[in-house]
Amino acid sequence: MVYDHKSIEKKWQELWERTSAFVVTEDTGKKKTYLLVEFPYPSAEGLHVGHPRSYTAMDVLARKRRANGENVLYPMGFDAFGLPAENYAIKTGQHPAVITKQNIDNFRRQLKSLGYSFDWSREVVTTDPSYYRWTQWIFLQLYKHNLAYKAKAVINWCPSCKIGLAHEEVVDGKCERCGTQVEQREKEQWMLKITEYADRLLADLETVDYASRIKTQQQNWIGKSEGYTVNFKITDSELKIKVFTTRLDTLFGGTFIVMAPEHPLLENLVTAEQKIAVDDYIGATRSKTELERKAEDKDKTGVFTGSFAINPATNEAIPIWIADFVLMGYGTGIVFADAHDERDFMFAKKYNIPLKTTIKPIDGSDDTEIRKLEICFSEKGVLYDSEEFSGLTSDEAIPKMAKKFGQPSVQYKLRDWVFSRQRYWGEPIPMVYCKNCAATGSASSGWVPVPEKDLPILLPQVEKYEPTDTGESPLAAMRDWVKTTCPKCKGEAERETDTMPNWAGSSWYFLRYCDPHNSKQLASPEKLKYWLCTPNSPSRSTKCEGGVDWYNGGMEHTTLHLLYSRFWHKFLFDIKVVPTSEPYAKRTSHGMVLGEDGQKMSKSRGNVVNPDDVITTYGADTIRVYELFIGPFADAAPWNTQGISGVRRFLDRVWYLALPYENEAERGQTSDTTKRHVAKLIKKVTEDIEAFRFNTAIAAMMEFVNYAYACESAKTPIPLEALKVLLVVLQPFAPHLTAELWERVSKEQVVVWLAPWPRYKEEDIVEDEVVVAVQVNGKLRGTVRLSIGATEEEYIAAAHGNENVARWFLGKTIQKTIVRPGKLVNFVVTE
RNA sequence: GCCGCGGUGGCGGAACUGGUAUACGCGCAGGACUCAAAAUCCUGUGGGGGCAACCUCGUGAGGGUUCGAUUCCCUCCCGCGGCACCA
Repeated sequence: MVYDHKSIEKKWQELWERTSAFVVTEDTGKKKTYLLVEFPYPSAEGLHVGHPRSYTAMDVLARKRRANGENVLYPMGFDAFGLPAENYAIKTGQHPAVITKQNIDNFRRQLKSLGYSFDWSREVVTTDPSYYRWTQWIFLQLYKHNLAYKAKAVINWCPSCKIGLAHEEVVDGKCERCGTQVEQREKEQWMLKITEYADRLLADLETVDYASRIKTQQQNWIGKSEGYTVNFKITDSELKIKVFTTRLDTLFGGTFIVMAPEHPLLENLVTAEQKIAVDDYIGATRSKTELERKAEDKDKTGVFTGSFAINPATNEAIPIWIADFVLMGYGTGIVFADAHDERDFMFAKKYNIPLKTTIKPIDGSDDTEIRKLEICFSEKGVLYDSEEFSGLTSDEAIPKMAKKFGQPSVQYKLRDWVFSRQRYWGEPIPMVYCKNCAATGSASSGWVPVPEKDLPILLPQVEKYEPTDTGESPLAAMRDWVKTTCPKCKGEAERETDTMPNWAGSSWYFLRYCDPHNSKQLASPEKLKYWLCTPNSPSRSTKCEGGVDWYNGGMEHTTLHLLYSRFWHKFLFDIKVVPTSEPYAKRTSHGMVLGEDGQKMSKSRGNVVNPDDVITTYGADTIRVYELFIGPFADAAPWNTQGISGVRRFLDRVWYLALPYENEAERGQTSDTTKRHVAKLIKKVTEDIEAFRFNTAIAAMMEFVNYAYACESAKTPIPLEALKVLLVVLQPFAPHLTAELWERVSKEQVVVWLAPWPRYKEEDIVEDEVVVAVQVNGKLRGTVRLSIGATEEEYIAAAHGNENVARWFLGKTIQKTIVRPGKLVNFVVTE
């Protein structure tokens, strides 16, 4: 009887569907576990073979934890707002909602064909009005708490997508999505004050269990820097300027000031005779792209303002320059410059600005080249020519100088989140602009939030989805929709026509899974508490005491989705909507599945593998096991067709091994060796699943099957009990195959996915005899068998008894003997 | 430039707190079955030497610590990922 994966998989998938096998409720009698994978964007191409890697891994954990008696929530949904559906709509004239529905149906079919134990009754779709109603509601709360504001800002504009991008969506000066070089445009945008949460987003990384590379990336992105601000007076003026520095110790060497070309104070500082030169320079800077500005690493440009400032340390007048290497968006947009910074040094050399060194190396090494200004010394060291601070080290001097010259200041690289998108297929931003209220001052900005009872603001049906070059959303053309009454003064008002970025819906979807059909709230506090809070932990402490238990997703979302959703969650915690301060207690990332050629899969390379084809040929269980066996979970791995047939061979061997005997009495009895193999199998698979080491868990199962086959050929087949253990531990990986075999051989009422996870005794693993390595001078010269309780003397005697070992003693003296029980004996010999 | 991760057979990769390097899988070679092939099963498989027992070299390179190093330390080379004119 052959292993017919098609009929077996169909049979069990239908049963799971019919019986709602994996639907969960809030059962307080059980330990809860909330496992989460990033929900997919339902593209027209269908599932990528990369998706099953993450989903299967978490499904294995979910099935294992369930077998272990835990109440497991493992939900799935779709993140369906976004550009591809809209672009496809433009091309075909179909409504994005129609396209999205088709794609979701296809994705759902594919996911079900892989046998995942998702609770499908909790499916959420971000484009569903009953869902985005709450996305809009969260926006209103952010607005109420002054965390959403509209401001004119220079933003990154993608001329191809015709959309403004968040800082996080620009990679190497290019659009993250399409790779087109971005332009700088000034535009009114809704912004979210994520910077207000910078410190907590950074500090609370200590309270969560994230893979270290994820933490590091978030830390880098937030980019906290502790330093000081220093005030400089302007000569012949009442004006003062403020600079930020982390190197206050170099203040005595500060011989000029540099300001960002965009700095608003410039108009007060540029002298009449310098005005033309400055205007030229600023004009030239504006025409450069961000990429061009960055590329000028070696060739810094700038212009003198004509004004001078007083260095508070030396009381000397120092020139104020403008240069585009100083960024308006960081610090105060002004720096003081000195000989101990590479950029300042280069800039001063180019424009013949005087420099002065005030720091020498701490180790006292020769500093003539530094003093002669031939090279730049930018490290910390020992101060000189710095009045009472001379002789101090940089670290000693900084706090002392701060008392006299500066105020402590913390700066972040993180910038506020640009939240407006000029496209159709996104959540409408629930705000209206009222001229009347702006004039009367009842809403000074003119922006009035839509009342919560009016949510959701539905996307209107439009004729055309085309984005515009002017940066206006297609919604702006829908005059009937745009025209509305002001909720405040009931006068004429206009709706906001920009929509939210696709990161909005995914920032909180895991909360909705807890209570997906709630029409009164985003989710009920009781349900959120059940699924998010670790039992028995004090609630509402500042430390994270819960969240999703384990969240797996792509590395590419570390500075986007992960940071955004932590921000929203912390806000929702502050307004007492959610019970934990962090959304995810644990976060891991999977490695990419590459094409057979080791390259990223892409249509243009022609190396794309379609999961449907693999399922048809080899079966869902085979692709599940293969994707986890392919290599360490966190590493990228190339697809390999021969590797997949190896996995299929393994499952075939399980199939033939576990088919029922005509006469079950012919099976063997449990030997100590079998007992040991079974115990080792349970231990290895149990531990490896929890550590996401699936490749070695599968290897252990293969070894067990090889052992079972060896027993068969020796005419002592392993007993049914051992076989059943194999089926239970293999169940999370190959749920269909094991369900079928279990039904045929187990003689039990309970189905395999409800069978309890097996336990083992540590003593069953220990062998009576151990093989001990015998080394001479650290080199292996033989092995001996010893009983487990052997004394040290017996170890040495046995080692001496080995013929090959004895040969190495001829003409030598044993200086030392090292015995490691159960491991080895090592003789140290000399001539 | 800075930060992080990694470099092990022909290939994907194993190796616990330093203790028999190369588990498991792929590939390859030989054998069984077959008219033959495929599938399946069995055996072998790091390099060099030897009829063999064994010997020797071997985890990117070089050095160090240790009875013993893929594992710890130093220097360097290469690859991957992130950040990057951040004052």
